[in-house]
Amino acid sequence: MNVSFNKRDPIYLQVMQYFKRLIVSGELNPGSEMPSRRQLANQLKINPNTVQRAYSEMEDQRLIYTETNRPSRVTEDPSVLNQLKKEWLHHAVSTFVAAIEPIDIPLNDVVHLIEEKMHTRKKDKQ
Amino acid sequence: MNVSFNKRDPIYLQVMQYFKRLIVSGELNPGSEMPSRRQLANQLKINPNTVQRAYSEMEDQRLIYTETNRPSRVTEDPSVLNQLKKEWLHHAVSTFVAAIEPIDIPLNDVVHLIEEKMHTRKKDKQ
DNA sequence: CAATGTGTATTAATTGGTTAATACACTAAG
DNA sequence: CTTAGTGTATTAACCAATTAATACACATTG
Repeated sequence: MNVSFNKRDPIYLQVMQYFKRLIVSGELNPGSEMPSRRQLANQLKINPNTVQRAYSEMEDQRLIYTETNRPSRVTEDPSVLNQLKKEWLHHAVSTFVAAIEPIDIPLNDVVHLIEEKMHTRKKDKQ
Repeated sequence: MNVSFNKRDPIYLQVMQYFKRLIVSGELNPGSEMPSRRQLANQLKINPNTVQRAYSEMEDQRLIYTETNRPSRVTEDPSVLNQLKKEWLHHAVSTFVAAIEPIDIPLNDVVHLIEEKMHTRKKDKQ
């Protein structure tokens, strides 16, 4: 569990983002158990209700589901998972294009910067 | 003046972002006058102190400067302008790479999505 | 059947951003 | 020289979103 919160965004959104990332990356498999609300709250030193808020919204979005008195689980519905990936990617692309639009730079140079950054991140991970 | 605020981020940050974009794009030239605090506040229907907060931070970052009892002006310092563009670009690239990293997709496909999005945005502008 | 661990619900408190009210110093214009 | 328009500074109040405190319902287990 490797989360660092920024102070700007609401914690419950950052928690959601954290799990969404694990799901789109496949690090968290469909059907696998989520940490219990209280357990996660303890680990992250945050309030259980904040976790509940995050989980509750993820449940609204069908990313997780809950059976009575059991820890929530990651959805096994392929359409939900595909939709998540699709939206994740589109959001990233839209944001990026909107950001570089005002800058006068050839696309090739941009691609080069992306490749560069990908490589340095790969290295940093090792 | 074409600003639409979201409710999530602080207004003063959105005002800063708005002007930064105008500066990196060259729509706002070095040395040109900024709207006066009170005038901008009136236009945007926000409090003059909120504008002051935005301007004050931009001044800290040397993006604008102010002479006594004159409206602030956009910096004419090339190093500040270059630095702004550089940081703007790097931030965009870093954010983007971090976002797509967890998704299993070839770089070529990503580039294609970017091109696509750029074209649709170009069309939408017309 | 008591204890513990789930999820859930309700209400209260906190907090940061924003707004607001004033005031001051200075300059240019009428 | 008065007026209006700059930027700047200080203090208090407001408000909505977020976080926190607490309690409830249920199920499993020893």
